[in-house]
Amino acid sequence: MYSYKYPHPSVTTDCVIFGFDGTKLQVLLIERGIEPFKRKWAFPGGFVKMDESCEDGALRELEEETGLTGAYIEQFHTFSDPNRDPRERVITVAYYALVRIQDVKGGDDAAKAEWFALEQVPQLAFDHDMILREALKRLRERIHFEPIGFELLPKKFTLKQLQNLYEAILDVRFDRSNFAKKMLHFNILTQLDETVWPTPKREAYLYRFNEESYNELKQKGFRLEF
Amino acid sequence: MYSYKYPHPSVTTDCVIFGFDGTKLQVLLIERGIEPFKRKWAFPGGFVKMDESCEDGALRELEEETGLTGAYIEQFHTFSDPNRDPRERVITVAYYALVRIQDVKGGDDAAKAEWFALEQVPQLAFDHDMILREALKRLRERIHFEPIGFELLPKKFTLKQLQNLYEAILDVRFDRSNFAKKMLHFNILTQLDETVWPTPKREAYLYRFNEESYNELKQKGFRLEF
DNA sequence: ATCTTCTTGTGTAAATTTTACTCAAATAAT
DNA sequence: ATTATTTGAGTAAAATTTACACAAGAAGAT
Repeated sequence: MYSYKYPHPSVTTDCVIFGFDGTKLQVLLIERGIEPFKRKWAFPGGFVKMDESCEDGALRELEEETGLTGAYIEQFHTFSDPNRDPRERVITVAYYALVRIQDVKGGDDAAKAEWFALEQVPQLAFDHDMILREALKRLRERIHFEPIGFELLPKKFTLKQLQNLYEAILDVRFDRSNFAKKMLHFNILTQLDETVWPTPKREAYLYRFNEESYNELKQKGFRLEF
Repeated sequence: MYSYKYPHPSVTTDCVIFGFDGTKLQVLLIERGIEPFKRKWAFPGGFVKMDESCEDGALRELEEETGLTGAYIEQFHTFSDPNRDPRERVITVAYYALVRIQDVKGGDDAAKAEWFALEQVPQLAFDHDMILREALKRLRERIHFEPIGFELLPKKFTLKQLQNLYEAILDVRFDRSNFAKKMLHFNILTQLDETVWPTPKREAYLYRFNEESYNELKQKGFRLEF
């Protein structure tokens, strides 16, 4: 038993896990096994331990759920409506993670986990609908300033894949030629000698993201935008 | 006494209050009267009550400290290092506020409060140095997308004042002519028939921020950037 | 009153970037 | 071989950004 002179809220983390299947942006949801919101879908999350930061807590939950360690995560908002959890006062620090779907093995948890395309996401438990909206908003903002999209793609990718990713996240269309020109102009992509296989028609070059060039560029301040 | 099966952290809010004196960006600091960090400067803040959201808590603290109600605040990060407070586990949800210095009357609190220009800010209590860095980072990002700078200026202002504000926040220089052109091009400023008085030389038109036009513009998506 | 100096409003030409295309090469399917 | 589709490369026009120039309004000096 732990006693305090004043009441304390519980603090949890929730993690919106984004993945990209080549066409659409996906999120990983867990089906709740207990009340409240039993059988509703929700984001993985859990209590923050007393000796870990929220970020460590979110990474721990992410590993438990996907088996991934050291994934890219970003804190985007803390949700604190006094009634957001019907049982007790729970403040949740929300993160989003960008992972490669193909790297995700099922987690330790017995809980049922499933990928949903954004448009397929059902009504969620608690205030998780709002959490998703905010996560998306932040992801869309961030992708203008930092090349975080690469966390969602395979290590080697074609310009078309990259364009598909941007179009899916931002929900816009780009001219193929102009997109390539702009992307290559930042000099953070390295063209490889390989081409993709199997190929639909003409084979396309593969590229990889060049972190060194990016760090140089970052010093000078830039905008990765469209 | 409040007892829990598991230990709970304390949750507080801290508020970085930004003001603009016409030349430099300022922050409002409080001198701590008690240990730890007695006599060190820190941001105003306090415990979140069980029946209020963090945002309400931050607004309450802000009013207690400055007398301002309904000021512009934005949550920017939650700091949760297990050792950030030497006494006990405290997680703090950090906000920044944009206020008009001239509107700030001393708060109810007996605590000593003082404005500091950014370069004059002394070493702060707890992890508040980091909190300030992050607040600035977020403010600089945000000002590219939303015209939040107007919260720092008087209701009526000249283009020069606006330019000074942008230059102070972003720490850059703009060409006077190009700045005016770009700003006016957004159509979110309304030129008034008045001019500023007293004036150093030729008198400049006063403008006010036009929220209606802004909301229209916002629908279409835009970028307020340089 | 006149001259000088400083600030503001307005304009403009050159440089750069964005946009909307075209065209040929590579490859799979027929 | 022919056709359809995708990729790589390029280009002219439009739009925007950048770096200035110039005149008008007002204060201070003479």
